[in-house]
Amino acid sequence: MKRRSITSYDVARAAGVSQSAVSRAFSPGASIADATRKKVLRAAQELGYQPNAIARSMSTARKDDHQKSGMVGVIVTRLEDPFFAHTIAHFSRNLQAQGWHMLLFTVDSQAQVDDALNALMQYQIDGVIILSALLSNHMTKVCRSKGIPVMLYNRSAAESGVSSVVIDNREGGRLAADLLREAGHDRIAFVGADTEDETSRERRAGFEERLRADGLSPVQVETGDYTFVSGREAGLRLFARSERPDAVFCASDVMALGVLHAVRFELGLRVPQDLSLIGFDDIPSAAWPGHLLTTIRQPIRRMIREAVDMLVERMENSEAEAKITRFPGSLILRDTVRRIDTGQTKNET
Amino acid sequence: MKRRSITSYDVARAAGVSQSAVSRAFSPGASIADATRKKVLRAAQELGYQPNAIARSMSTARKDDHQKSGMVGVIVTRLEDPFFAHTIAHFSRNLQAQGWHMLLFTVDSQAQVDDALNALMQYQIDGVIILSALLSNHMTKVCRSKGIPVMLYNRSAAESGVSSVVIDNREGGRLAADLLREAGHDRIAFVGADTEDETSRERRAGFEERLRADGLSPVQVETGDYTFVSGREAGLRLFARSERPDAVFCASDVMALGVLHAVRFELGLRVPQDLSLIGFDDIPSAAWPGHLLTTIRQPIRRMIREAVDMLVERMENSEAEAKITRFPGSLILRDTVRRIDTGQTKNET
DNA sequence: TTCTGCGATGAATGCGCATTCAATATCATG
DNA sequence: CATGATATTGAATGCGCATTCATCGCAGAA
Repeated sequence: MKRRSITSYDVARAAGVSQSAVSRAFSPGASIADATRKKVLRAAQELGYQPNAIARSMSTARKDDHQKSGMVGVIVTRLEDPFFAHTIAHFSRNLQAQGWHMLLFTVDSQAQVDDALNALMQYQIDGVIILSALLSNHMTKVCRSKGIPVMLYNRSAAESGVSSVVIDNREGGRLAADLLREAGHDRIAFVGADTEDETSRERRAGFEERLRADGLSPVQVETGDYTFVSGREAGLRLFARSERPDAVFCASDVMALGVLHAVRFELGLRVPQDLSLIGFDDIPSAAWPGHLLTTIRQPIRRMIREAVDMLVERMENSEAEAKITRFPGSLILRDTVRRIDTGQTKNET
Repeated sequence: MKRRSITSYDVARAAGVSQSAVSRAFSPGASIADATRKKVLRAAQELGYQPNAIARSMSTARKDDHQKSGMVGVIVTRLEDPFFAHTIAHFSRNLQAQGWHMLLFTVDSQAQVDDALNALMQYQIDGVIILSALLSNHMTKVCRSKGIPVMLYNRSAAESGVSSVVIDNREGGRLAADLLREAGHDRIAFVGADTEDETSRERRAGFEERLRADGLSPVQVETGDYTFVSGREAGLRLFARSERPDAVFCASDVMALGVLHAVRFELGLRVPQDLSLIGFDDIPSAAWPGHLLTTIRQPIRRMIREAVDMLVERMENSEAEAKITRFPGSLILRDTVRRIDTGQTKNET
């Protein structure tokens, strides 16, 4: 099948102008007479011509330091997680709104991030967003040397050339502990992830910090992997042991829901009467009538808008500085944490 | 900053060979001596050279009908929906496994699909996957004329050049009706989507067909938009009217969970004692201990593998035919549909 | 030894476009 | 009407690579 695609030359011929004119007709701000542009656009319309973005990025290659492909690489782990799906959805819309395209790569582990980035770089991406993962020192250098701005979302990095947008995990942990302490709990458990995981580590750190202020420490610590299933199992383990907690703080809503379903529907415990439960993220299902999970909300819309804006700024202006932006989380009071009767409060500890 | 990137010429110079040799070193199957290839690869390694995929696709432009960019465009609506998130995650992994890259585009409505596809086509994608949306006749033609294979997932289309992978929605609806009838229900409601929506229409069609066989029809029909919130509201409306159903079939699990939470936690009804409920999809949260939603499962892993394989086949071999593949759904019995005591069954109606 | 054939190699070319540079057209001003 | 200034235009060029074409060299055949 001979189906050579329509090029600017075809349009030029049809419109009776030069190829340059066609190119200019499609370049905002180019020096071209209105009449000519119209003529070209009409011809293009008729032929069904669309500029070839690939060729376009080839020819702009010389422009400055590196070519602009108009594509942003996004590397994500655990896309199946509702929290990430939401995040990606927002990233996608925000990038699109500014005319950028998203080249998506899914990885299973931190170890694959470098490979993914390598693959993406072959496509001359103009920037990269990495969700909940870090970049090796080596790749950080490579990106810097190629002038590719990196945006870490949900992870902080102090390296130069690497921006990040994160929630204040430590403060979030503190808020959670605060609430549980106010409600009078003193046998509090924590369900987090692997100690490798920065997010969980920080949330736990803030949490324990606050407990320590009252001379306490978690009565139990369980480890999950941010999935519902792991949360459920953690919940089951928590209450299989003798030292049962009277409150549980989970490093994510998904895990908190796992705990909630386990204790309420499998163990028959009452929440919040038998135990209080607090999560982190405020995913949509936390607000479902049967859950009403008390949690720490991440302002993800704002966070993502900020992340995209920062990245775009750096892609468009290579002088722009990389920086870390930390957002505060906020406590969302729902029904899984025991309420203290006002009046005779504040005399717990 | 002068940071011209490393090109094949740089590597050629370093390795003491011609640029052609470098190109060949990176092209599997090219005619090149082993020693030369090794020499080139070593030099490339040292310089940190990676072939430029963009330039690569430029130069292969002449090869046959159109250039191979190695990218597949994916257009998705409602990425925030857990069902879609899962789907995208699988697509991403499957495509990657075969060496393809995913250029993701999120749209809000059917109307934006054409624009999205146009944008994607500028990137010379080799194929396109459209989730839960259709393609206009115009764009169908455009894709055919450019030789871009189209894969519709979750929508069927008979157009030539357009493949699709779908679940057998009609049969699924029938299965659901079957089960509810066997359980002795006769005041059955349906919660679906807009009549524009093929999926919901088909599920409903199969469902009603089965009811008609028993001389019945839905006592109520509610419309949602596949979100939890819309399901919840539909549930509330269903039971606000006098003709209360004794069973509800929802066109999706997410909506079914909306109904479940509404009736169980807001209206205080018992499921399945006061009403039976059945969903469609079998999303992970349908299996949570507090839900145990009876549903029709879609074999999404298999479906997606098939979709990717079919598309890849068509991208690699332009002779390959487009076709529609329909997968059967299967009934997953959990706890939201009343069980019939065996023995004195079958005498319901 | 000479000839044939094939694997390996490099020079040259073009993919489709944006951009530079030089040439021309148009305009306002004196 | 002349003149410089400005707005348009087209020809030519190169982005980085794969591929074609013409050589070259070498191994095995005669």
